[in-house]
Amino acid sequence: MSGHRLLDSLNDAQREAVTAPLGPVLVLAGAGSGKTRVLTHRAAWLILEHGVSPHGLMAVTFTNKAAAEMRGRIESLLDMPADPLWIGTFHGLAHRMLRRHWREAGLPQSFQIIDEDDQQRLVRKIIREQKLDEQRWVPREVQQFINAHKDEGRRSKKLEDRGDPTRRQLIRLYALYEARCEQAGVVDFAELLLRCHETLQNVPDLGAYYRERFRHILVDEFQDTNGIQYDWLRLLAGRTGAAFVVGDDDQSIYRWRGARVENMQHFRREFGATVYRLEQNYRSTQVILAAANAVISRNSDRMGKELWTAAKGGEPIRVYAAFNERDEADFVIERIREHERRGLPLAAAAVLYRSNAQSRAFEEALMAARIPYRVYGGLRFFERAEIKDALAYLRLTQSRADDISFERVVNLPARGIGGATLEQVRTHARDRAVSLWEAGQAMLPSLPSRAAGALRGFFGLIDRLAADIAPMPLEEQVRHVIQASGLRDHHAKEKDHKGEARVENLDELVNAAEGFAPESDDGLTPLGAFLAHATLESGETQAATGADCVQLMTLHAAKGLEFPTVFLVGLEEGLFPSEHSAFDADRLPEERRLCYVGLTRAMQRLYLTHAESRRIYGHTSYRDPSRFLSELPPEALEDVRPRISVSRPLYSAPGPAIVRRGPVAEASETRRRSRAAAPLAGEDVPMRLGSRVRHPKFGEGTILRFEGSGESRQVHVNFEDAGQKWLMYELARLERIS
DNA sequence: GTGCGACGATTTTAG
DNA sequence: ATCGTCGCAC
Repeated sequence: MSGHRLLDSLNDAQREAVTAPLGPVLVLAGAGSGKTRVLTHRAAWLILEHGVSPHGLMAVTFTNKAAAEMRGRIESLLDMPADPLWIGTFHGLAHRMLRRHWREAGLPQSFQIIDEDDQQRLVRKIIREQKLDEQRWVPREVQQFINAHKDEGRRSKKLEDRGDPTRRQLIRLYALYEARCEQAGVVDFAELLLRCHETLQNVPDLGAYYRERFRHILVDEFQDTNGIQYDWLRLLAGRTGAAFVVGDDDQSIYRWRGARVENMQHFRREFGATVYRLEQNYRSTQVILAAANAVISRNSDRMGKELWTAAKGGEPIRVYAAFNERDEADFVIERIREHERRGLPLAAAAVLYRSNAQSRAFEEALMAARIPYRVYGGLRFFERAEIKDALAYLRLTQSRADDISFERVVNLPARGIGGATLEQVRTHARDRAVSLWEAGQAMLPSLPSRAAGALRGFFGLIDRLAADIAPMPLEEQVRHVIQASGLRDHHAKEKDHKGEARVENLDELVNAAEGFAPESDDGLTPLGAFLAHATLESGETQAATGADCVQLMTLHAAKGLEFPTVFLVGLEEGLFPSEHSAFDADRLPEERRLCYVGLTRAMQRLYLTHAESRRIYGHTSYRDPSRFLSELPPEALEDVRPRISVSRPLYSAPGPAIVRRGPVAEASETRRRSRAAAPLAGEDVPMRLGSRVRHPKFGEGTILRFEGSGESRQVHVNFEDAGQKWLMYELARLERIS
């Protein structure tokens, strides 16, 4: 394909972006506007038209799936393999550099990558060693502290406690954690980027080499970058380098994970980037886009962008007010049947929800209706415990200093190495700053003979495994270790069928090893490459199954996907927007973006549902329709199953009211509430979600949620001073003050 | 060293 | 409701 033929399939805006002069470019690409298309065409354009060598081009994505897809599409545009092109995730590319330059990076050659689960174990272990209270120093929170700082490029030694003892302790734990990783030769996800950045910065030749080599860098989903990713990019591209980044500030939904939307603005300013906008949408009907635009326009601080489509009209968006979550599921089932009758594949229908807990009702209903479905999310293959156990054995054969793997399998299957023995080994290791392996070896003579024997058995096992597998091909190595470690038998002996499933998973690991083709030039052994692959690509790409089934997933998981029919369910205050965000002005915009993401997944038909009552976490709660419903343009909506009985308009004020108005004579306007939504049918409640209230003991606060009914009705209040409390509504003597 | 019952938490999640 | 972790008893 010649350079110009390449442009034939692009619209004007896309073509302008693709052919933009060399230099920093920011493409603001709306949902469904051909973002990936622009990115891949830009890569091909650089190669074909500007004669850029694929060797000098790097493309960065967030997921392995996106990376694989991009490579495929670029290759098909070029009509040849693009092997020298570096395409990968931020983490994958940083990993690649660290493998090549482990010496400069100060890492052992056989450094291992730990996932977040391993990381948490390590943090917990350190907290315990420090004899700290795990209630006060929650491992998860400490872990988040560490990651948040790493994500912003801050080492523990750069942090100051500012006289805050809590902070001082956290910094101390961070430092201990760093030391532990160093000693064990392991690197966590954030460390891959941080370490790579530091290495490129501290070894000038290296930085210069890569800057010279990668004169062109393409970045996808730029709104999801965090601080260290941005810095890494800036270091590689140089401050005015030819970085071509694509993103959509309106689809930034990962702030809680460290993403900084501001990076888009920063990039524009700091790099002096030229901005291109892609606003023509090729996915959804005009009606759906009107709804999406209306919702997102409520956010401020947007970079500004409005989707449009050449197609006119479209089916109205159907809104259904369900009694409860079962009714909601039944409604969806009915519509899926209808969808089937139109001859559409089941896979063209998706149920999107805010939180995973909501999938259950749909799963049950779909199962009862014998409609095949698939739930996305949950544990991925390489994250399963039995798989991680097997990998730990494999890692130990490669690196005896890997304490995390040591701890994981030293007594699995049980071989008589108890907590007391291990505690001694840990203490010894800590005092001398050596690995558990080394400490254990040194202590053999001084341990009780039983314990010493058991431990010696473990050492012997690992050494034997290492020697045995050295000459084997990868899949034999994996097979042998699973077998000879006793892991396979251990699970085979379990009585319930869960054990069977675990054995199957272990066998599947052998298959995975068999089908594993390492990417060439990392200087790793096949096993080393496989282990890195297992952590870095936790197995979601292979998850695709052929069966035609309804798709169930969270809104987050749906980003980047599209479906002819979409059910956006659970549109209730406290659920979506989630109660954690509903009253937080800083977090609400992100919920709204999430809603925007959900709406823009739909191509032809969009259904929105909410339930008046819902059983969740074992108790029933009553919630008002989501404020997002009231932000939709009424003319785009159509109420399903309108009722004659009336209480109040559904889409009224921005604030959800629980006040039940007296029965109104008749529904004069288009939409009227079908049933009384209030949890307290027939009673007058002068309180609503968000109301300011005063309590004789707890002082002033805000109502977050109502639950239950009758005498057992409860109210959740966030008090200024006393914090959040659940109170019995009847007894609480709350006084409304706003 | 293993097994069971109490207890608590439970938005979203790629690498 | 449900799942994972923890402590204690065998």
